[in-house]
Amino acid sequence: MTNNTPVTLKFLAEKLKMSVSTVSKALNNYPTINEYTKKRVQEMARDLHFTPNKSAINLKEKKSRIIGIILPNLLDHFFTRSIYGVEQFATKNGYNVIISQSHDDLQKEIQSANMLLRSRVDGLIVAISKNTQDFAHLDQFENMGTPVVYYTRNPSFNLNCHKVLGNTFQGCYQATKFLIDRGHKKIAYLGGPKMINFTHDRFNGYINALKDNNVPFSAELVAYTDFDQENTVSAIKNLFANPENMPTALVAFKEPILFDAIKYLRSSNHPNFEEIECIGFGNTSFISYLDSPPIASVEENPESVGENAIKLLLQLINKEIGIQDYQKVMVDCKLVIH
Amino acid sequence: MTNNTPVTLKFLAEKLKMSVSTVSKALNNYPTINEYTKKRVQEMARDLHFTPNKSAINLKEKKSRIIGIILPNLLDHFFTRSIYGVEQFATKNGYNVIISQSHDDLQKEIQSANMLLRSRVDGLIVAISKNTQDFAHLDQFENMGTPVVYYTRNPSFNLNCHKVLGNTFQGCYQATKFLIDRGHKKIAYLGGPKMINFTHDRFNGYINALKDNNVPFSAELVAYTDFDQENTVSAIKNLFANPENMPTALVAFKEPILFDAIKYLRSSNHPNFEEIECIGFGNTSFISYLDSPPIASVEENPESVGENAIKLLLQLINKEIGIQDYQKVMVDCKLVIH
DNA sequence: AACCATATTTCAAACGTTTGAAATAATTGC
DNA sequence: GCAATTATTTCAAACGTTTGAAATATGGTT
Repeated sequence: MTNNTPVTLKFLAEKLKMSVSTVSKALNNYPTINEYTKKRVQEMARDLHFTPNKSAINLKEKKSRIIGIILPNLLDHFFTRSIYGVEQFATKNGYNVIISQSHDDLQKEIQSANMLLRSRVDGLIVAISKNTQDFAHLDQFENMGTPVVYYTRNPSFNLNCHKVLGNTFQGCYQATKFLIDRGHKKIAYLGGPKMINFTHDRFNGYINALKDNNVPFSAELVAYTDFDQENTVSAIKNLFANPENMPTALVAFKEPILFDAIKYLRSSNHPNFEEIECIGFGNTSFISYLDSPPIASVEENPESVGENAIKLLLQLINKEIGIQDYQKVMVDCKLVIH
Repeated sequence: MTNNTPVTLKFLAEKLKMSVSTVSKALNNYPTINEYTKKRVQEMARDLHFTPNKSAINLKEKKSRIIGIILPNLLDHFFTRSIYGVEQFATKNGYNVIISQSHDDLQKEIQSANMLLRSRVDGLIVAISKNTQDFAHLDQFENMGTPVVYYTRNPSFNLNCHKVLGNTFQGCYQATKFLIDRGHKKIAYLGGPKMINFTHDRFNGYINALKDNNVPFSAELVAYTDFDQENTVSAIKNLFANPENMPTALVAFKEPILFDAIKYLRSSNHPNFEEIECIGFGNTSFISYLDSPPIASVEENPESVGENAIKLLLQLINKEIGIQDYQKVMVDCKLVIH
């Protein structure tokens, strides 16, 4: 069954007693090739299961039609959903996608970047790891003329890069406003890891919504946590520590954090537990199984973020936008009421 | 900043006034190359950010050091967790991974297969789509001498392929046995889509546990559903329809299905709701947030399934196992009590 | 039969590597 | 000093494609 001589253009050419270039051109449907010849070649190619060797083509064409993606991990639904958008659009445009996980580790991210560089991807979409401060490994791409689009997690201080971001400010503003409109005056804010740059944007959304609606800000009602459960519990304890300043609502950085918070509040028999209204970022499908579900979710539209990232990247690849003409695209969030 | 002449071996050779082969051999640490020469070459390569072109290497070496993975989707934690195992082990052995989603659609699966074929992956790991009946697109790989390992979802009737499977029989047996040991006599079984081949293995685990423990089997206590919620609800309705034969426990094919079931039972005010004990496959992290959590979960160890798949694949690639010497590896499940 | 125009095919170089064989340089022994 | 080793470098072909230029074939006019 196994065939030892690989089916190459040369092999086809010998079988058909014609030159390699005729075969190549026939398969690529060149107008100068006789119709009958094309037919003969194409049939033979089909029958012998000719599969063009992408490495050879890449080498010749100096492009790979591959898009690289680097992201922290595939266990977070935000990322997997965003990939859906990227892949969909990329495939439609004849590009393939290589996904590489950094596991939020800089060394692994560097390794991924290098392998994608060697693979000569035509473009890169990247959500940087939590502790990426130095960008040499990513700058290499632009130095070689390969466009890079940062999505979601991006170097906050660096203006000289292309970005596609969820409009996390707007999302948090909207969530806070929603709670204010429902009559809450004491709205707690539980933020995420401070290393993630949009942590601050969210906080600003919260602050601005308070300000615009004349709700006094209280530093006591703000706490931060990483994704660790213990950490979250102690943050929540602090938020709900002062009886004089007891929150009646909560905006949380991310739903898993929010669920930990809710769980703690419930288990600690908080007197007004039933009245507390919560909103988190994410809109996890699991919400429908919870007994004390959040009143609403901030849907971040990851598919749309992904799609916008690949759209921009393709424009850069096709030089419809100059590689130095740095773009910033914001994708709005949507408040989903449960 | 952008460099227009690409840094190739030739470019380095010209800079250093030596031949391309010396440069190549120096970078690959050939023993015949003078140490001082090596040092000069390696320094220059580093300074000029030389990045070997993988396409050229692949072409020359006739291997890509890439493993292809085709799976239904990245939204299912079983798959993303299994990828973790694959990637980890692959990277450690110098292989990269291209992941392609079939979205449970045969056409997309064929497309993915063809692109991976063109990319000349050294091996393929695949979880077939729900409706893959014909395997021509996957057989092509073995015909070209590229080994294929089917994992989890695999062609049930076909013995002539390499398989790595969760021992779903054992998992389901154990779950059922656990419930029997807790005194249950009426254990309902809610199965998954019949097209997925291991649906039957699970059912057999259930049946055998009943038989081995002298618990009578009742056809009324068995129903099937796909992943659709409505479908699940109507299946559950049937299972709990007969007051003469009311289940006190439930084994479900997959946790999301189980959660739908629990939700329905609770909302329909089932009289003995609190007594019903449930187990599903998956061990989702969300369980800790549920108010009526399953009593246990069948942990399928996806990372281990992935790792076993890539281990086998590498053995096939390295010809430590003959490509026709078809293997079947089973990975045991573990009952996790909550 | 010679010429021209057009249709079709082939040539040959290139893409960036690797690698065995051949060539050259350096070192040693006498 | 000169041959014989040994160390080091270079040559050249190959991997499988693509593509502009050159070559050849075909057909139509006169």
